Amino acid sequence: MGTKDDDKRPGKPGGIRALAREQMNREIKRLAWEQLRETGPSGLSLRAISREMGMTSSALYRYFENRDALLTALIIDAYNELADRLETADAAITEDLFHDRLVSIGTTLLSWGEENPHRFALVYGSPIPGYVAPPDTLDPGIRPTLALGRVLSAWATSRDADPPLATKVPTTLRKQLEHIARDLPVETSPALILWVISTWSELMGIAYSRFFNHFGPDAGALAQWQIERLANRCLAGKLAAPRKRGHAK
Amino acid sequence: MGTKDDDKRPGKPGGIRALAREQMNREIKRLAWEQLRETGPSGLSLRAISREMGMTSSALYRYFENRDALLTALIIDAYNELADRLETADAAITEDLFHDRLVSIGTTLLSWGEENPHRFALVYGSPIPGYVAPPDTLDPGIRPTLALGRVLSAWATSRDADPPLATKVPTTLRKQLEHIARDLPVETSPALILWVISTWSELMGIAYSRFFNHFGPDAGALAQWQIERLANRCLAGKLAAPRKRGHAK
DNA sequence: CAAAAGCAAGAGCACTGCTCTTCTTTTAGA
DNA sequence: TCTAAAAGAAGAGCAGTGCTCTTGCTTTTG
Repeated sequence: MGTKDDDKRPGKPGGIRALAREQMNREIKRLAWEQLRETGPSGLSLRAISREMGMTSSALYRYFENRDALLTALIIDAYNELADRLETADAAITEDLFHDRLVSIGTTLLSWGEENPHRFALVYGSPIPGYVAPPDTLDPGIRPTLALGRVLSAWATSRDADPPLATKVPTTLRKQLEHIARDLPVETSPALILWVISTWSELMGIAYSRFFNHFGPDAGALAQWQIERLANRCLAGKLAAPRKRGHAK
Repeated sequence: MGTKDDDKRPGKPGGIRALAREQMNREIKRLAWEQLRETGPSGLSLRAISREMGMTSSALYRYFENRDALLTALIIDAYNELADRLETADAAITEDLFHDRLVSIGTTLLSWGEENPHRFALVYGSPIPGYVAPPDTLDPGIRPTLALGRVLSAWATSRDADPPLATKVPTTLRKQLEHIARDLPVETSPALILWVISTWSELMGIAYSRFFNHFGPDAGALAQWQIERLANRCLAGKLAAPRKRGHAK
């Protein structure tokens, strides 16, 4: 019995054939993105790609085991591309200008999504029916959120050792938050995670409204305004803990 | 030249045949939802529906002109179902308990989406490739947002005549906001629209994170916590206007 | 130099939306 | 009541899909 996955991968990494294979891989993904831009994930057609490459559809299966494998490669690339842009944008701003860094994160996300709505839909849109994301996508998948997390984390440590609301995290959430923290590269307090998650959700709400055209296709300035508001509210005051219910005014 | 749409619709509304047609319509939609629950919009198969109904696929085209027409009917139903639930939930709460009304809106949205993730994905998920929403969907489409808008509008009028930030709406947004206001049933100030839009985006951000499993499949308590936080922050203080950039601390 | 591994093609299966034609059933009007 | 029109249903067929299996060819490797 050989290794677990003994198929489809050429042995020698430096060989000419491996290079040609890499080239082929890139071309397939390029055409896939091109097609994805106008058809959406479910409309991605291996046959159309093969047709455009002048081969038979069956030949494509030498490079990607099936449609889902191609999708996985695209998803990973999209996550990494977005994360790279977020990190690059953030690195260009003076470290303690937290408001500007937040706005930068938001603006970069907006411009990325406006340029690549199909990429946004692929990674953050509706779950693809029948497709289950393999574990390979998990690490790239949290990179964009981590880019935001680093800003908030830096802000918290620049104030005091612990982020606000450290003691007020409800016990019902602790378990869930610890489960999320398990996948993080650095140790993080539940309160900080809660803060990052809430801010990320708010940010994504703006992104979804923008890219899925909830308020019309020309809502760019609107989304930008929302980003600025988010940055202000996010850093203004402590993290508001939910009060008990029943307060009218 | 007859009426504009002279096809597919039986004349007499009270006839036996019209009733059978109505019955057939409902059954098709029921099976479509059933299928949509596990396959997603792009996987909806007219042939599978017809098979399950014991007819030929071509027979289905007597009831829905094509797949998109069926999708449109489903979308309208989903919007209306959600809006009905939001309105019913809101009506059950004392009018001036604005905090509770907000939480109720959010909680109702969450429970609806948890019960019907496929419905949520259909109306708020990724745009369906090749599908353009016909005008019939516009009115039902804004009903859920209007349910939230009524709460915020009532809060604003309970304080003073105009909502906060009425004079501070940037001129770059006025045109966009007026364009949105054009479709609203009541006259609404730009500032209120901006407030509703921002809050709705935030709410949807929570919903997307929850239903698209951004923080794991068991994040119900997390989403609920976010709803409470949203309600608190939404009604606490005035609508924060974006400051000029450059403020570090 | 021969064996092995990688690559490409072609046929074929089961599936899809949709159209067109044919046949039967129900309705409506004289 | 009888007949013509309308509506429903079926079947064949077209062009497309993902995917598999077999066959032949080329390149790499021992």
